[in-house]
Amino acid sequence: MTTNGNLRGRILEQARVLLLKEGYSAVSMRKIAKAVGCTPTSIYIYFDNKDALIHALIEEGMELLAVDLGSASKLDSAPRPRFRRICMAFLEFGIQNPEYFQIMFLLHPEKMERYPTDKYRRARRNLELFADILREIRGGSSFDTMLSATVLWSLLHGAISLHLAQRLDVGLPASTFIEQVVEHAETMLLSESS
Amino acid sequence: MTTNGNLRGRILEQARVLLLKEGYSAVSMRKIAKAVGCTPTSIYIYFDNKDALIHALIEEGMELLAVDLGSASKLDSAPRPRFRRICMAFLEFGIQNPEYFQIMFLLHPEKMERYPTDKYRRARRNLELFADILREIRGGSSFDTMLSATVLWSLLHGAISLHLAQRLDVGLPASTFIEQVVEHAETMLLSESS
Amino acid sequence: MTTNGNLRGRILEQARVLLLKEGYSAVSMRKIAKAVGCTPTSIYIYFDNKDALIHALIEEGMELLAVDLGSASKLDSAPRPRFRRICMAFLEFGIQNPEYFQIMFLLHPEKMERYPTDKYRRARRNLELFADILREIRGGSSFDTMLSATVLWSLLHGAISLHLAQRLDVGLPASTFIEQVVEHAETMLLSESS
Amino acid sequence: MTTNGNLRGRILEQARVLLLKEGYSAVSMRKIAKAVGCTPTSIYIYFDNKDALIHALIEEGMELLAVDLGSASKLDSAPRPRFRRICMAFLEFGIQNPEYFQIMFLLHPEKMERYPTDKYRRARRNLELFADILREIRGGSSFDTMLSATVLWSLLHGAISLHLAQRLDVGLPASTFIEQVVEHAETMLLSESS
DNA sequence: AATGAATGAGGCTTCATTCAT
DNA sequence: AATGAATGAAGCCTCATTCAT
Repeated sequence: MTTNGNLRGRILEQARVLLLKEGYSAVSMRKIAKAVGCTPTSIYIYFDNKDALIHALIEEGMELLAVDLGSASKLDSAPRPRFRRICMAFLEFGIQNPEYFQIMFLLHPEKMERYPTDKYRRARRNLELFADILREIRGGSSFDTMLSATVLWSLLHGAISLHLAQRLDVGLPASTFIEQVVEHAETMLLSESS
Repeated sequence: MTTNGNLRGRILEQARVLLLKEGYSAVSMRKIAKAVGCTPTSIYIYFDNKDALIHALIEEGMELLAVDLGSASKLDSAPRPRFRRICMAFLEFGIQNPEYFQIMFLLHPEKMERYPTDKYRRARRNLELFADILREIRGGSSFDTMLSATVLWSLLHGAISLHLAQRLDVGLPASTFIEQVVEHAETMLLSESS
Repeated sequence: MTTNGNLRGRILEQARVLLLKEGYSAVSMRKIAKAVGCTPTSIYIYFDNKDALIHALIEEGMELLAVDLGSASKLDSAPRPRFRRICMAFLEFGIQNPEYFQIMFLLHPEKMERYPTDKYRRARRNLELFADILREIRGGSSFDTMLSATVLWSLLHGAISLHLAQRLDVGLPASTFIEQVVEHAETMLLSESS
Repeated sequence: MTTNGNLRGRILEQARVLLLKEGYSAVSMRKIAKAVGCTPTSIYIYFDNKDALIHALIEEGMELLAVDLGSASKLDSAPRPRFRRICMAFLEFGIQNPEYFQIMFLLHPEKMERYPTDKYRRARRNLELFADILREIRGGSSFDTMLSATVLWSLLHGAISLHLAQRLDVGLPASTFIEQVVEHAETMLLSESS
């Protein structure tokens, strides 16, 4: 099922697997080709160059994240539980898809020079998602809301990064950590004193 | 002034410059040598290998950060202002020293395999710094304190990362962002409802 | 004729030439490439690494030797002349194919670490060839036969080595030397007093 | 006792140790210097270049071998036991001093291009030693004697080479092998039928 | 739609050696 | 008598990419 049919899909798949197993800098056209079972040249039929391939992977990740966040935001109609759900969905996406998270958010812009920055606008829409829900709950100016959303975005982003870089306390279970992050996020943004 | 005597220093300096300009994966012995104006071989007089060079850079960064945090924590005796100061010092360190921040906190462990993990303990001591001050202000169990410190650590880390990756709103001035992050950190950790 | 199509063959050929002209330690991927007229990278299309290339050369040599010994052993049905013929065939192989002899028998195992020792079993089968014929002529225990074969093997091996290292008397023609070695071998192993 | 005083001696010593431990191709000026505890530059005070160092090592080996063979030839006055003793002495020298044997007899002349071949005459004197004793026992023409000595030389040389290259049957104890070689040498050269 | 052959640039690292001090 | 600093050449190997088929 996975090995037949479209080569393009298999290339992306194996690139992702390699990314996960060996890290970004170990991902090469040759290795992908070997994993897929084709020649490096064949990859160029479907992708202009390596950056294009990575970019396609990023788009895949964006799609996935959008789906995750979308379904999370539909589960609860009450805003506060929805807030929690969305935060958790984002954290879980990062922790469960480290390879996507890495290329989507940790890769330096230097790598992506050849691609239009407008592709990243999509990523910013996630920010608006957070802003929307904050506005719904807290009200307040659009500027304040965006600022808070950005801070929330930072917290979630940092939590995932540290987890993935294995720089967190080894004894701390991921699930506990996630819960705590969401808990603190709520305090930070939805407490009365703010 | 920069081209005199001390080759070792110039190597580190140019490595840092390259890191900043082109990102980690573009930092190579050859490029450093070219930037410094010596042969790649000469680098090996001062560093056993590339990892040793990077590691020296990391240690430099650790030193710098320790100094910054140290002096920040001495400025105020009252815990809450001290809390703010330390958070700001960390954020400013990351924003003003992006190269150091990258290799210290964003580099994947895969790169550093050849070096003992105990070197990273020093980095974790920063975490304890945050924990100490939280304990002083809020009291509470050691476990809760560490959890909160880790979440704070995530927030600060994420804020810097996003800023450095230029993924934040372009119109937002760094200083405003920093202030907001600290503000939210305080709310998150030092509000009554927590 | 030598520069056509088959690059793999030309690589092996030039590697052999270099080996002969400059000795093993002077054989490098770069030099081979230069001699062949291609880039070092191209060599890696046909051989995984340098050891694989050397190993291919060894196998070529094994093949050649096997053919030589095989046809020598078929020329005479009487055991004693066959004994002489095989000895001579081995000596001549070594003297006429110094490059092969060097990598097959003089190269230290350190060089070949990456390859399984079972590849060397093939070389030891030559020993059995000698043992077989000794058994046929002299009878005796299997152990004694193997011992004697090993000593014979030493003699032939040493004769070739010294000849190749140009440590023999310059005035001594190779053919005379070879004959004498075989003569002595016969005395050593097939005389009555033994 | 070994670390004080003459640096020259310590250099040779450590070069020999390295040769034994890691093989010829791993012996470099840098490694020798590190083992000795001096700088690579210092080596050049005592030796013009690497080849000169190796050559000095070869001379050391020659000396040692000469002493071994000399004392062996003095132990027995009767020629046949003396013959055996000398053969054994040579075999034992090679097996007990693999590093010397390698550079003395296995190193290719290419390595030694820069040195006068007359240095090798000394090595040939060993051949005369064998010739002398053969003449004493068997009589015969000078030419025949030299031929036989050369063949004997081949046998002994080959036996050591194969042993050092670990190409002999693993189950065969060195002492048994040595005895057998000498036994066969005697048969080869001193039997009636010859 | 895919391959086989090839390349130029560059990766890290080690070599023997020299020169000023 | 010895060193510290430096070099140019070369070691093996991998990279993304191209071009003819």
